[in-house]
Amino acid sequence: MIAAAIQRERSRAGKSLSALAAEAGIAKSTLSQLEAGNGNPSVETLWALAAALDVPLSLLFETEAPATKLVRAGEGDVLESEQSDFSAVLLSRCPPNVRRDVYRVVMQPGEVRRAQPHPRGTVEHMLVCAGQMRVGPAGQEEVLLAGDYYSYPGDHPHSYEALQPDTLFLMVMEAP
Amino acid sequence: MIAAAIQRERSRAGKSLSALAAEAGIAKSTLSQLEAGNGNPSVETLWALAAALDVPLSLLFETEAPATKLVRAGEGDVLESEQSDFSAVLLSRCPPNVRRDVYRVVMQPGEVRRAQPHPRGTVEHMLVCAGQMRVGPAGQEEVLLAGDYYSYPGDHPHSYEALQPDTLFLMVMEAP
DNA sequence: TACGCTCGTTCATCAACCCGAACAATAGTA
DNA sequence: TACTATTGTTCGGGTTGATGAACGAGCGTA
Repeated sequence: MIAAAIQRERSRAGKSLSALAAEAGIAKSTLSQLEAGNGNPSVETLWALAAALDVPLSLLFETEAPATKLVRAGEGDVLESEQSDFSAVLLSRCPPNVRRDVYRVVMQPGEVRRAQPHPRGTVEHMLVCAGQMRVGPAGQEEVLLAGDYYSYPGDHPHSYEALQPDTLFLMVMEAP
Repeated sequence: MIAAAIQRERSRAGKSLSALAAEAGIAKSTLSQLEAGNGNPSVETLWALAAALDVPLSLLFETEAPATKLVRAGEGDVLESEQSDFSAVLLSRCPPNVRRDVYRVVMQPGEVRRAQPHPRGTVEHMLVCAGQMRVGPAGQEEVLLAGDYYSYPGDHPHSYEALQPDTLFLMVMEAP
């Protein structure tokens, strides 16, 4: 569990095992064994790693089942409205001080598109307009039909895959 | 630093060193040395401690000089007012989803009243109306005169002591 | 006073973490 | 091909954390 956390943070930082070990001032053999899951590191070692990775120490303990949110078509809290023929569902409140870029994407079935992790704190919002797709962070992919909404952290490895021709979806990339 | 955190949490839990070591399944000698600041514990040891203390592991890394706030009579930001003979000082903004119980207390000099720690997240607000008192978390007691305001975490050991007869104060107990 | 219990500390012994060096694998370059 | 520079792995050995027993101190009771 802690092994996975170290690997995760190291790969996100884009550093090699040797480089990280050097920066942290620990032997690369130590780091190798830690990432292999063998061993029970001391606090000092973890401190050095966290410092070199520039992350809070507590992050190395998080199992981090990343926070995803799935709202199926027709689900979700409907916002009240004065007008009768108007219906809105709040999918995600916008946190302050974030930038949200919107993309309109058409995708064809075929190969699975794997995305490199984006910078820390990035969140992706997917809203399928037409077709069908499979998307999500590694191990938490979901099959979305038209109208479904799915948001997940973009700073983890994730993948897109269209399951029907001309699958159309909206992607909102949220950056801190 | 980590030594202080362990001691802090242990005293909060009201457990003895021996008892905690037994519950955590570690030797009490180990715990003794850790609290003495000697040594560099392994993750496994800390995990056992955190589990026995029933706190998240990350809490054992926080320096946590508990957040206290002292506003002397006449100090503090005065809120603007339309009316001339009106003055208000914002002592503490109310966080959302908390309950604030208000107590009016009269106290006589004499013995020091030591309070058992309240549940985690509790905050106490003291506002002296008349008299003089000494109050605060252990090691951070302050002498308050009439009009002084002092807030501090209530989930740590703390004490009250009146320094003048008929000391009157307002206490707001804030619970999450 | 003597006994029993719990408190927290100190001391040798064992296990383990951490280290450094040597190792195979891969990639880029002359 | 050979040389060089990376990658991450595996292997002894020294340092250190974790252990359990023994210790003195404090408290309540017979």
